[in-house]
Amino acid sequence: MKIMEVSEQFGLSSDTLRYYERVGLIPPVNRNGSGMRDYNELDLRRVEFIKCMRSAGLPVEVLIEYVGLVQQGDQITEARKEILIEQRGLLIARMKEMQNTLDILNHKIEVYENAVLRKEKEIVQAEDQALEIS
Amino acid sequence: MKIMEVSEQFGLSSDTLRYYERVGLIPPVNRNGSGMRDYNELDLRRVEFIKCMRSAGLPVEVLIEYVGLVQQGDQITEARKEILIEQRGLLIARMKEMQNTLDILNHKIEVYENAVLRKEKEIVQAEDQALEIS
DNA sequence: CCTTGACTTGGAGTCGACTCCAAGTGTTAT
DNA sequence: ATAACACTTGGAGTCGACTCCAAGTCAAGG
Repeated sequence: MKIMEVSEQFGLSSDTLRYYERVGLIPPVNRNGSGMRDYNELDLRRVEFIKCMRSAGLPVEVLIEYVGLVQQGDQITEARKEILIEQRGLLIARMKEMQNTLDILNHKIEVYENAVLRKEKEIVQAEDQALEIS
Repeated sequence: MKIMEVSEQFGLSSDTLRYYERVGLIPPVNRNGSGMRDYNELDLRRVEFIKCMRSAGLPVEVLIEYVGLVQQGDQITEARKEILIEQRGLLIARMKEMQNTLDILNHKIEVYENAVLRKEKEIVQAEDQALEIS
C-alpha cells in the first residue's frame, strides 16, 4: 500500500507518516523495487495505533520510547506496561479536567438559554401590557 | 493581590498571566500606585475561567474572541453562546477519542498482565515437572 | 520522448502557547 | 543606603508536532 493511500485511509498527511517513521514512531516501512514505501498489514496496524494514541494526546516522545521497547523484543514487557499505565493515569487526569470544563460550559450555555427565555417572556409581557390584557 | 500570589494560587507562571493579559485573554488588570498589577476578585474569577478552559484544550484564539464579546456587553449573548456550543462539541469529540484510546490502553495493559500470569503459571508447571508432581 | 504527478531525501519553516531575557523601576530588610 | 528581590516592558527564544521546500527519481499516459 502506497503512502498516499495510507494517508487517505487514516487522515494523516504523507508528511506526517514520513515524520512518524523518521523519528521512530513507526519502524522503517519496507520499500518496493524503486525505493518507495509499501505499507503492509503490520505497518497499517502500527499507524493506526500511533494515530489513536496521538489523538488522545500521548506525547510523541513517550510513544517513541514505547515503540523502541516493543522492537527490543518480549523480554521487557514490564517497562512497556509501566509506560502504558503511567500514560493511562495522565489520560484519565486530562479527561477529568475536560469533564469539569464540560460541566462549566454546559452550565454557561444553560444560563445563556435562560437569559433568552427571560427576554422573550419580557417581550410577551410588554405586548400584553400594550394590549392591556394582563 | 500581586501577580506572584495569583501565580501560586492557580499554578500559572506570572509570565503566563502577563501573556494572557497581553493577548486579551484577560482584560487589563488594575495597577497600584507604582504600576504593578493588583488582581481583584473579578480578575481572579477571570483567571480561573481561562485556566479551566485552557486545561481542556480550548484554543487561546477562540477564548480571546469570546472574552472580547463579553467585554462588548450584553447585546450579543447569542454569538457568545454559539462559541461555547461549538467548543463544547469539539470538547465532547476529543473526550470520545480519549475514551477510545483509554479503552485500548486498558486492553493492552490487561494483555501484559495476563502475559505475566501465564509466564508465572509456566514457571510453576516447570517446577512441578522438575518435582515430578503433575 | 516528454510531461505529469506521486514518490524520495535532508533540512528548513510554521504554528500555538508559552517562556525567557535585558534593562529598568519599586520595595523591603539589614 | 545598599543589597536583594519582585515587578514592569517589549521583544526574542523555545518546544512539540508537524508541515513545507528544493532537488531529484520513477511510473504511466498521450
